Amino acid sequence: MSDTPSAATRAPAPGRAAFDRDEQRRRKREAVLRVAASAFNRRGFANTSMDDVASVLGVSKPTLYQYFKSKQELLYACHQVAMDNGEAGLALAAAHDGTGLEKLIIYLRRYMEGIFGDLGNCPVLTDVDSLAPEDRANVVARRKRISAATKELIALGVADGSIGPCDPKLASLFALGVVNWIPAWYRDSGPNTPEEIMESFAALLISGLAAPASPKPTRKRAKSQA
Amino acid sequence: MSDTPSAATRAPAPGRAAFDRDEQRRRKREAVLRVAASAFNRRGFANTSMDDVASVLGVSKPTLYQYFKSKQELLYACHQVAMDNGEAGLALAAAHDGTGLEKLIIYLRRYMEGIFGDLGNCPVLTDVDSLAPEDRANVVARRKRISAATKELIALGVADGSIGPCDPKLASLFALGVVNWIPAWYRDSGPNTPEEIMESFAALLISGLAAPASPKPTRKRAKSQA
DNA sequence: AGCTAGCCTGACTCATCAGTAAATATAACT
DNA sequence: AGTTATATTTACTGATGAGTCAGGCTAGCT
Repeated sequence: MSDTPSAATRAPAPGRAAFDRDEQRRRKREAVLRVAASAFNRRGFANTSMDDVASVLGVSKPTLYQYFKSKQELLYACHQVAMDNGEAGLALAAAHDGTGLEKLIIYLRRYMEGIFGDLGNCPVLTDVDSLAPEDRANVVARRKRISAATKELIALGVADGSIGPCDPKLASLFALGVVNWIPAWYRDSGPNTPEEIMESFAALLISGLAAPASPKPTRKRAKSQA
Repeated sequence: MSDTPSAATRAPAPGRAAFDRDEQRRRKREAVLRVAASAFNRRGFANTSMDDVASVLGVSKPTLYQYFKSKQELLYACHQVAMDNGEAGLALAAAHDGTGLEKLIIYLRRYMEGIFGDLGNCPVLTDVDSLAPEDRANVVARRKRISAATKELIALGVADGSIGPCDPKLASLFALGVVNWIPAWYRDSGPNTPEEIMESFAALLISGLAAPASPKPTRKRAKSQA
């Protein structure tokens, strides 16, 4: 990694150099997180050793500890990214002026985008038990809030008539299940793009599987629209 | 060795004793599996030691090895139970004479029942990587078949008009996601019964979240499509 | 009683990692 | 050049946990 910084590190202020260093450090930290998250996702947290992560990055294990103080902190960072995505979606939904159903879909789309992103796809999500106790409490509380907000969004939709009568709690678990399970099967190399998946899932969430109208429509017209 | 040919033809006593022993053994094996599955589900496979399982049962670790040759075999058994449930559901669906949508719901209900049962709720499902290589191949292949059958069921429904136009592959992942995520949040002590959950989820799968007809619910009559 | 066979246990072995210490390389600035 | 701060490595430690072994207990048979 002979990163030639000759471009910007000429005569200028020592401040610049310090900035570059910080920037480098930030990038490296993110690289570690990205690789670790990916490995955790594929093989599971417990099945991934720090040596594994290090070897993918082409460095030695102690280097990782330069950027994360422990393996658990790495896991915690994964959780934070996922929760950030959830909260970002909620913020987007709150900002949108529309029905509860619209808000819900906006939220879930944003959340899914996060999941499809390199960093966000954490089946590690399930692995709350591997966190340090204090981190776990933190994560559980934050996820509870996100989950409650999802429920509220649905309750709102039921109230404004955009969502049919249902138990908002169960409906939120339904919706989040669909989304949270994505990392369990999605592969970059798969046949469907994230956009296709988000589109299909949003449609299925909204309208379900049942055919729109007639019970036995023999005439099958090619509907080229979703 | 010592295959007593007199077992069944002689006095009743020896046969009975042997039977009782086998029966005992079977029950104990099942108890081990149940406890292990429960522990794996709550704390994760890797976070559960054989000593943990043993102590819950009030026996010592080597005893477990009397019934399962390794921890991985225990995990494999969990997977098998889950897959048995899936296949049982598929068989039920195949036996039912109705639309593709009906078959799909019958299948998923049965599958969910398995998940709610003591033994079947395996978030361990995700942990394919902790299996022995040969077991893993087996599990992956079998799950692929189940997954393909689910897709076929949906394709059938699309063909017979009971299911709206959609990509059967994505729709199956959608449906299985909802179901497979259940173990991640369901607790016996929770407010909802398995029946309520199955009912709600089946309804949501079929009709989605959107309110049935008009934005202002007047009367749900024939829906005209634009 | 005495023998046999299966079941169970305490006390090990051995491998795998998370995390650390000390030494070495690299860059940044004077 | 020398000096300092940072980055990275090799080589360890210590803990945890899967799986084993040799002996002991108990139930059933003769």
